[in-house]
Amino acid sequence: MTGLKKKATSIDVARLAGVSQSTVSRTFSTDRSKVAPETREKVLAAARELGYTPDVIARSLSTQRTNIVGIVMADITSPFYPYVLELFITELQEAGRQVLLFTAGPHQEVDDILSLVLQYRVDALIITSATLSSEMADECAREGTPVILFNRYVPGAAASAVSCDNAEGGRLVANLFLDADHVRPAYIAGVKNASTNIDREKGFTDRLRERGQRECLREQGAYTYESGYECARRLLQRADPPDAIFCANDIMALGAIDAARDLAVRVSKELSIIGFDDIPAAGWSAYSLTTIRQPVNQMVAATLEVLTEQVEHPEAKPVTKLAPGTLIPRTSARLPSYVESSSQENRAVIRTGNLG
Amino acid sequence: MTGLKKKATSIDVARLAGVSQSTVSRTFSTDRSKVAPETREKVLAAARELGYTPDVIARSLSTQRTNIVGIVMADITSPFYPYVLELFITELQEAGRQVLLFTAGPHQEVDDILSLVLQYRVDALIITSATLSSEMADECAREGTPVILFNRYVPGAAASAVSCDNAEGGRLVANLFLDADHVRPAYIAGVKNASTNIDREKGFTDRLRERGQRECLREQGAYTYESGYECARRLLQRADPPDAIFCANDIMALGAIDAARDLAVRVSKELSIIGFDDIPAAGWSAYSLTTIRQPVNQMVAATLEVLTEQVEHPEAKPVTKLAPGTLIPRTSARLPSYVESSSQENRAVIRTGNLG
DNA sequence: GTATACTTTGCATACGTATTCAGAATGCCT
DNA sequence: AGGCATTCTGAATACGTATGCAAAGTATAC
Repeated sequence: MTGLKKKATSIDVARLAGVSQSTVSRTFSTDRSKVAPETREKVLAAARELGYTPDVIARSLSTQRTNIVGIVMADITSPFYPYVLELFITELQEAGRQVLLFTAGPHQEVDDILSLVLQYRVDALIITSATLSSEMADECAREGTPVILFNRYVPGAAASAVSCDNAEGGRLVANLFLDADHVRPAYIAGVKNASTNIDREKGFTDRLRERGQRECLREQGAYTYESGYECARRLLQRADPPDAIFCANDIMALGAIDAARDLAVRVSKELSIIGFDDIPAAGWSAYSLTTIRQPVNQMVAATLEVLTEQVEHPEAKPVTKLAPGTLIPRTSARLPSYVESSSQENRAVIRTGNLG
Repeated sequence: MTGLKKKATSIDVARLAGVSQSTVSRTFSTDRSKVAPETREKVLAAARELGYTPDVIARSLSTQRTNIVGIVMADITSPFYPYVLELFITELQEAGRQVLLFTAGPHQEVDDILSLVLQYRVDALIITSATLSSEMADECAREGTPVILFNRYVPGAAASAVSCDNAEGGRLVANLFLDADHVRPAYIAGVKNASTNIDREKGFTDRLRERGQRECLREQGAYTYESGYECARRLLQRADPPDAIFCANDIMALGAIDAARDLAVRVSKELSIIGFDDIPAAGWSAYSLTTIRQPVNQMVAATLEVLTEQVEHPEAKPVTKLAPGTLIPRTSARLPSYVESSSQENRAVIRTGNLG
């Protein structure tokens, strides 16, 4: 009820408690070892009376640490990312860090955003679904701001990266298609330069070729429902339509399923569709999409581990981690018989190494 | 390529340019009127050479304005909110403000988060989908931090609010159902205390009663797909199932459609379903959900107007604004014949007034 | 009783910028 | 030439906290 305009400062508290400002500061510091219990009580009482709260801005200026992590996210609305974002925020908040969120619109390169972010002296930077020039990554490294790419990587850059093993996921899908005797596979691609898309496609087509499948249809999508729908429609209206489609993400796969339905192509019987991500809608009864689940929890946890490590040891070398995807068998694809039996919990084990 | 460890400060720039620190500061201030063009050039050149960027933290400490807006969001993953969030971020970023994002988990009340937010001295606070005690709102008001509730309101509190006209939306749906000769309406409710849910239900059932419909079935949902599915299943398995269901939001409506399909109830022929929000999935061909669209763009724009106003004039009284929803007719509901014809652009006109 | 170590506190200063005030320089008018 | 207004710059200080250093006080050991 001390409802006055100005916020109380540590000096006000000091005066009321009859101690020095330093003592007040120490009382609210994390290493509270250096203040006598009784003094501590006096200070806390005074603080309570004045409604005092340490000013984070001033603290940041003094300590050169903001406890703020920047997150740059390009397509928040793509159904996979809200989950990632919520996880990040929840975990970071729990660890006493806050999140400054930036978005890189289609007309706005990440590099432009970056200078903005750096002005805020964030302790670290997480970049998801947006490319970053390696010069900028180096720039961050020079300024001492650790950068962690989430599901992206920039080959030569001085940035850590945590990613799903997209190439392995692609190979897995290729194996599943061939083992279940599909003869005419197709790939609906995501955004062109996205490393997720490149890796998933490469894993998929490489494995197909390794196993003697000479041809693979392809349509260029854009990670959206509409693009998935259109690409699938084009594929299915060919004289020689595919009998299996691997979509670079779930949302395009949902579009593909709807396209098939609208063209009276029976999904699973005549056409197998497999997606990537395992977004909630994949499990809805209208779709029942077979997909490769990204181990979001592990990926986020790994990202935060790397983050903590890099913040505490700014000199440390960049690190990369890969987490394996898991097949979630549903009904949108005909699967080889061995899938049912091998329902062992496919524990995600994070692999550390080089993504290049 | 002046790649050294420490960031350059205004003092470094001043020294190199042969001017005082004040001049450097003024060069980078927004009211740049007070520095001679040639001096300005010298300073900018020096700054460029050193890679200098003003330190936002220090600036904030000095000006007592952070240019940061806090956003508290409880369920980022609920499909409607990522769009809201992206819009907010994009627009705020464009206006030179940054967004500090907080989430209020189920075990964490907004009030707890709030003290955290306030420590960061955000210029303003936007709260979506989370309730806030009126004491806390008053606390913010006292500290001079404007609070704007998005699609929520707290009756007696000192906080502004921008919301969709949820009650009117409910009334609209009631009219549509009755005008198309439905005789057994039902409501699937959202989260219990959410003002969106309360208003939509009240508008809906009040209007039904006004027009002589004495009974309305009801199931308690939770704004999730699963709850929509389960509630619809319970309704449809009754001896006296409804012939029209109004779902408090789209995601539950999608669940309801899938439940109907799984029970071989033909949506639109035997059962009309209307949702609220108009999320992208509502337009997918698997659902084609008739729904009330929230005018997100206008709501966000209105919120930012209020925000700017309140930041510039901290003494101003709290304001509330209401934006009308628009019917998006698709195929999940039998509609009265007048709907087709009246396809005039239903321009959203924001109403200012009292929500209480 | 003195020497030593340890705990607790206060003083002074640093963090990087914005801003007030006063002084210097310039131009204009009579 | 002198008076006055105008434009530009620099010195000094404020913003609120953290922390190194030294001093004061307390406990321990001999």
